Amino acid sequence: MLYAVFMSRALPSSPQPQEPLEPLQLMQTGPEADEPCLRADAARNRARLLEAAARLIAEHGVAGVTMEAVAAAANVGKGTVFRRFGDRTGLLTALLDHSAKRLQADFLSGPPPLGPGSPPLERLRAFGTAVLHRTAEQLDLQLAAQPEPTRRFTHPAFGSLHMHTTVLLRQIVPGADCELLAHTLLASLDPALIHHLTRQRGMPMERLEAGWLDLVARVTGTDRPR
Amino acid sequence: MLYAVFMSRALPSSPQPQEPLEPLQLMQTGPEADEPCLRADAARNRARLLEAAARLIAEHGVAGVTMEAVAAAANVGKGTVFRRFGDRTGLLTALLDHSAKRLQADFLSGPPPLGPGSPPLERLRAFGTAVLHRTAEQLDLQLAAQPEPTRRFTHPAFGSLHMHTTVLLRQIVPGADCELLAHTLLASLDPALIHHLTRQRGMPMERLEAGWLDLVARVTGTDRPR
DNA sequence: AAGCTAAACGGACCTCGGTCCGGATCGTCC
DNA sequence: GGACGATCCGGACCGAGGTCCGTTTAGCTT
Repeated sequence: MLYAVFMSRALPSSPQPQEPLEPLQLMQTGPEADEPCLRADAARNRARLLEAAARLIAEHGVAGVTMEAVAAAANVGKGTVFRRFGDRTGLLTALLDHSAKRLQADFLSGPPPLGPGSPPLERLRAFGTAVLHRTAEQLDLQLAAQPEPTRRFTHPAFGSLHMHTTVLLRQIVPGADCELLAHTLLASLDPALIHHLTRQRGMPMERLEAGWLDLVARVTGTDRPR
Repeated sequence: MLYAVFMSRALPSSPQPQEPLEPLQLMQTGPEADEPCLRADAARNRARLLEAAARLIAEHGVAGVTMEAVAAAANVGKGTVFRRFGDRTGLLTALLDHSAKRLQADFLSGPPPLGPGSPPLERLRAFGTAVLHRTAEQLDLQLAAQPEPTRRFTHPAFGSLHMHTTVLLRQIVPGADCELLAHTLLASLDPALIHHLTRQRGMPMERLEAGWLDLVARVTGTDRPR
């Protein structure tokens, strides 16, 4: 199978100075508006690269995904890989993009309890378990795709999760510092943490799920679901 | 000034396979038991290296701390740096070691409200603010010293913080999954997060502090301090 | 004091991420 | 269809982390 051979906005963003950012803007979620207008050859190469990367992962694991190897496997110059994806993180992220977009669509406009229609508290509960499972499925890739600490939270995909969590929280505990609380909640779903707990400490996923529900209950001051 | 020219256990640990770990054992906190028995020349070089690294940081910032540069500045071979500290993370961690040990001593046996003598809830509150401030002070170094995601939570220094948090939590909310809750609490003190919130989003430290107190209150189901 | 061994040393070497720029291509406009 | 400019391509190049192994040395033993 080959992952996302389309989508993802991650181009060689400029160095991004360390000035305070304005409040997060909502992510564009439209399935279009992506692939702005790549030249034909560029688009073809992009597809080849993603396919090659996916193949390499399947064969040698994430560690085998070397920028040079990917370039070679796609019959493309190394420079091309960087031009297209910016850096290794960008490439790996692009691989996750399909699933990320799907999750986003699910909680923004999918069926309850994840999507609108359920009360916020239930949506929040469902959100956590959904993220938890998605992360567990793609653990290796998620781990490898994690950017350096300085950029972890500026990543658009993260921004989307944070925004959603904040909005839900505001409906449940209007008086609280929901932006901060959202960070706390999301931190407990961090791929690195999940990796540690499940693979290094041997915790079963059920315990993590229960932990999430418990955490939500405590933080929102509500009862745990039966 | 030059940081810790002694202490720190970080040697070229073997690759550490991905098998589940047994429950965290308590950290040794004795000021001795460190520096197991380094040969004279090794000890001398170690000190030189740490001093050189500290100087480089002062002059060119953390980014200027290149393994080769440190080696050169200390009049030592590059191999020696790696032999002593394992990798860059190890070197940077050694630089933080002094302050880490001090914090640890403070909450293990220092005066209240951090140390024993205060009720657990107050100790937990104080613990968070202490960590928060220490991290904020050494942000750049802390950030650079952060190991790759796979090792973030196996690091002894982290283990110590986690253990302490867990123990306090158990006294406050005996019924809960304190091990998991501790992870959540600690995650909200993560250097990367603090960096993001303060430097990229411009939040004042007071807000983070308030956030910690609020979080502790919610998680433990107690009231916020006046 | 001489000898011996485990430990430490040093720097050549390798890999991999990332950059750069001369040259090839696409797509468009006359 | 020809020509022009923006975009893209490719691979040589660089820097930094990390490894390796032949050589040196501290410190104990006899």
